[in-house]
Amino acid sequence: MSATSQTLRDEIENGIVTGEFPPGERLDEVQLATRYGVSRTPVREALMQLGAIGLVEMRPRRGAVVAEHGPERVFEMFEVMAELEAMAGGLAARRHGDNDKAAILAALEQCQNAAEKNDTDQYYYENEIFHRAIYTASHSGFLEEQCVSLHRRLRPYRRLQLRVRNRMKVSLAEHCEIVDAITAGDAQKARLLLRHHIAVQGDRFGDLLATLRP
Amino acid sequence: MSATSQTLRDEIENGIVTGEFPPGERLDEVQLATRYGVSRTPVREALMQLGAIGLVEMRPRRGAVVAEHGPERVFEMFEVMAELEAMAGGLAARRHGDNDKAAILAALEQCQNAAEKNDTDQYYYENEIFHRAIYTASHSGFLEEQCVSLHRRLRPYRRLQLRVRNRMKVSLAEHCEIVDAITAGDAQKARLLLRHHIAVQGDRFGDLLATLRP
DNA sequence: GTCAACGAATTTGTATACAAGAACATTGAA
DNA sequence: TTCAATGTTCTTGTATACAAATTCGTTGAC
Repeated sequence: MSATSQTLRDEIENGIVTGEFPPGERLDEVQLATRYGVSRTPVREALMQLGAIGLVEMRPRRGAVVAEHGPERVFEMFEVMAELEAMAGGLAARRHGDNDKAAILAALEQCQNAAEKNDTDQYYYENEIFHRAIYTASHSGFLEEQCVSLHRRLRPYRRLQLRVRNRMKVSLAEHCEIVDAITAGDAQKARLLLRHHIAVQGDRFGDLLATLRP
Repeated sequence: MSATSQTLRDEIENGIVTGEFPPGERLDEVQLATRYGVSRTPVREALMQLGAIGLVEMRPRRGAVVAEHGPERVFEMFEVMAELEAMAGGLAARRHGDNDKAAILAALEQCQNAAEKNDTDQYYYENEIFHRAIYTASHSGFLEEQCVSLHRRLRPYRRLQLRVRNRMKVSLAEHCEIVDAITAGDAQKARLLLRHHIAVQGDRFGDLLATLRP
């Protein structure tokens, strides 16, 4: 694995999570190779890695396609994400230090700024930083890795989520409550709030389905 | 990815989780290639995949080594595993059908048989089947995948766990309680029991440390 | 007109060749 | 004796070549 292979992996992964390569799209080896100006070998190695983490589906002798999950599967992924986030929040409530608290509060403030400007893209970006700050505050490196990884994997399915009416305001209000619970050291409350914050339920299930049926 | 590459990936992964390739061991490409009678290309592809899921560490230009985690990291992995198992158990309590229940009871019985024969290896094997039955009963395909994957990853660190005094009997007793909670539909209780069943705590933390310091 | 079968062309999987960087040993000086 | 420098060797990373399989198009029969 050299810089090329690693870079390629990131490039393709980025293309997937940003929607440039939508779910179901075929990833042609020679096409990618010419596009990035390399041979097929590093492209294949990059695809193998993405296949191992579930971002692309490798069909033997039939090429790679961007992983395409059905609604139930995506729902299940959000379920697990909610649980991992809840765990991170609970640990953060008990373990966070001054630096962690400062990072979380700063991220919350940036979320507030974006919400006031009604800038959905900016909020989306700051939201990610906010959640990562909580992962870090959990002081569990492995949990942080798992959360970041799953978060990335869910990005293609969450991109449109925030565009639904009032979602940004509701999300921000929930963020405030979560921060209160964490800084107060209330692990149980932080868990419940985060699980609810992430979980796909009620109306949002319909929203999710809508994003999956283009 | 052909049969060779896929097989190779499984072979090496198996070698890692069975301890044939212990943590920290260098995985030489040509050595593996000659051993399995193939060229370096499929070996590299297999290693890439194992690197992507964290079983081996890929150091650029310096080869691959079996991932070697420090005690804290392993502890964190068990923490996450406990949470995922708890989640699976909770879902299983609410969602299990007749087939699921039968599979869990059958697995429990096999655990009992192994325990009566004092057969640690057999118990280790049946224990895995028991836990997988719970994953399946959660009726969340994604959660099941995550649990199986993390379970495999922890195998090298759990192999010796069951050998400590009385661990098998305690484990079996916990299994019985867990089954009671699941079949009774008591999700909350199943969660608590499973979290405790998996979590590394008290004396077992010392046991874990012991297995990590050879 | 539809479907099946056969053949060409594209594409994947593996091996090999080559280039570049890292590990290692040998030699020399302090 | 120890340490540093340099050259050799070994290993990794990438490209290319070739083999095998799948896909697609064409042709033919019903």
